[in-house]
Amino acid sequence: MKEPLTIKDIAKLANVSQGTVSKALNNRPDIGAKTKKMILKIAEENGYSPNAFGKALRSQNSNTIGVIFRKEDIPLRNSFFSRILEGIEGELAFNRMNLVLYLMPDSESKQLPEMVREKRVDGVILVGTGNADFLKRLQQYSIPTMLVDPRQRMNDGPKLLIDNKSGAFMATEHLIQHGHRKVAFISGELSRPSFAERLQGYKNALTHYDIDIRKQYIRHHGFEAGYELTKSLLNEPDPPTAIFAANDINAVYAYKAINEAGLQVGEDISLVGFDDIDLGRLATPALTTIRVYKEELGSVAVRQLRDIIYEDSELHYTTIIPVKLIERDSVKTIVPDS
Amino acid sequence: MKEPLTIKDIAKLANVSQGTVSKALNNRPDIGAKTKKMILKIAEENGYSPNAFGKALRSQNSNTIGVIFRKEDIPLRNSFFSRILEGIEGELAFNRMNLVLYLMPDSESKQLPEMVREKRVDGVILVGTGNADFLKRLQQYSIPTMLVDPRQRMNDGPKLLIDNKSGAFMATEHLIQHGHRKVAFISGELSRPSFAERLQGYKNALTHYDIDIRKQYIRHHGFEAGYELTKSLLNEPDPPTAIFAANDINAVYAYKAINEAGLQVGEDISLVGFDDIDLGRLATPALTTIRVYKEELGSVAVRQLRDIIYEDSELHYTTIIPVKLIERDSVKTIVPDS
DNA sequence: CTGTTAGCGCTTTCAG
DNA sequence: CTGAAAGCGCTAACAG
Repeated sequence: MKEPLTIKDIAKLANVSQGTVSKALNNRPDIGAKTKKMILKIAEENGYSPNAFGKALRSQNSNTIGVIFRKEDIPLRNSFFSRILEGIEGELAFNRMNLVLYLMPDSESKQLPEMVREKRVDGVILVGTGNADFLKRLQQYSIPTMLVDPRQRMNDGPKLLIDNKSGAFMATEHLIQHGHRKVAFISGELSRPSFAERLQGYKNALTHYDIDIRKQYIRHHGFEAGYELTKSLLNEPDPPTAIFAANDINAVYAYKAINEAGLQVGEDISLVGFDDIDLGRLATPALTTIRVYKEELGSVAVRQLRDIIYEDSELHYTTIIPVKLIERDSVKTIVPDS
Repeated sequence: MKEPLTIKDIAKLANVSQGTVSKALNNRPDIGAKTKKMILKIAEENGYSPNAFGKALRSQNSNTIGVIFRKEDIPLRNSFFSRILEGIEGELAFNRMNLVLYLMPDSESKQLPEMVREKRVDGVILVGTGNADFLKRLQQYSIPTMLVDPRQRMNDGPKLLIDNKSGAFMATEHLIQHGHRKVAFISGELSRPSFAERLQGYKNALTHYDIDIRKQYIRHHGFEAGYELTKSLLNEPDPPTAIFAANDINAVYAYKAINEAGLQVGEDISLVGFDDIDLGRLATPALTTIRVYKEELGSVAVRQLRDIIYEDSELHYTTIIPVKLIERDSVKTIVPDS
């Protein structure tokens, strides 16, 4: 391997000083057009790329951002998170920035991640995480931080939220408009604010349409407990005719429980999900759901973080990303029997 | 924000020289036990972390590795790839190393990724990729590289392969042992060597059991074309009683086609997949499949790459990771009618 | 407009 | 065993 060229080598080849080369490469105004052209040509011809660390050390920014998920969410097996990551990656690549990925265990939230302490990254995006202490520590360190769908609503700092309430309202309303009065709700743990908000949207819809909220129709537990939750729902004395599952993964587990009970989704029981992950589209019948714009969540996070880092934007927005009802085949119109 | 401390600050606090602090922090032998202890204590108390870029610039390694997928594979929506990434992340985190993620478009394979040219990473792991030119260019640049399930078999350089032939043999054999003689094969594009090898394993099994290979039972197309492929198989004059799908995603699409034809998987038609992604476990009935140890693939890749980078291991292994048959509910025993 | 110089934070000789 | 000094590759301030 030919050792990679440094700015010094280019300077020598171009018969100018190092400083001049730097100016040419960085598009500084104080350099002659001809000199610049000549230098750029030589750099190009020799396949020169500046050393990232030299640059970062001097300029105090790394052109890199850190993306942190909770390890406990097993985010890479959950296409909801993976697709947010996809959006983040795309936007960073577009801006020729680097992405350092870290799946942080909850046990580490007593200290800052190494990439932050070592100053490897210019900012961080936290997805689905947000222990209050941890956030405070980041803020004290004053590293630009962007929260995406955080587990904790109370904090300053810029963040991106999903319009959970409206989405859940739409989902529930959709079922009601198809004649359902006995609509159940299943979700993961309500400690995750997104689920709590979806429950609220569900209740709002029932109330809005003058339907009683029945406690026994509301079940929440693990992230993937949809199977058991649905089974117990079906064993109710007066079982629901429809279920709103506050996340698609749970909805897909509901399919399994429903099928095993000898019933058919979209026929004997209607189902609406939330998130719109591929799993739902693939299911038979395809799942009606509330679409969350996951890639968008990622790319918007990057854009806002960039503003904060490089444009010194001081405003700490809270941005709410809208959702959309996607009608597929898991909802049937019925005539309410009451 | 209190400006982060540098090694200089620690030196001042400890009343020693910078060099001595460095030695203490890096566990060098040529330093007194007491001095070392004292320095470490002071560093600890003040929450000192060395600046990664200063360190990298001087020591010429970044403690970071780059992970590259093909953007065209949409790897983050495919749990097969995502889980390899999960394995890579886990092993890197264990070694306190950093992971830079890059989804490279095929169009970029004419040049080296920026993170490589800029010397941001000590090595790279390429997953599911491997344009020959691109690999050659990496080799010329002599950056340590590890290939995982590459699209190109012919190259030197260390690599990790999946035991596709054995797996496909086992899958097909499993169907044959359950009485099936009319076993079809569906897969994605055969240009991906993994699929070609799985086809080979399928053929080997048929031959081994003295069953004729029927051309019309072998279908391959897009990565997710399982729906159409299965539909056309079912319309054959003499349709198969079983299908071996060379990837689970296609198997799940097959479910959809089979259901729509009014047939039942595991009853009217048996199905075995390959990869073992969550989708298959969730399907009803649960999919019998060949498990690929995806996290393992990732962690082994990191371990071998680390050996090459830091231990100067010169040997370029080709490692073949075994697979395993996972029996679930999509295969039924039948009495062959021939 | 160009060159010189200092220094970002760190490790590593080399004297002492 | 410790300290002084050089230098990794780069940018920026300042002369000229």
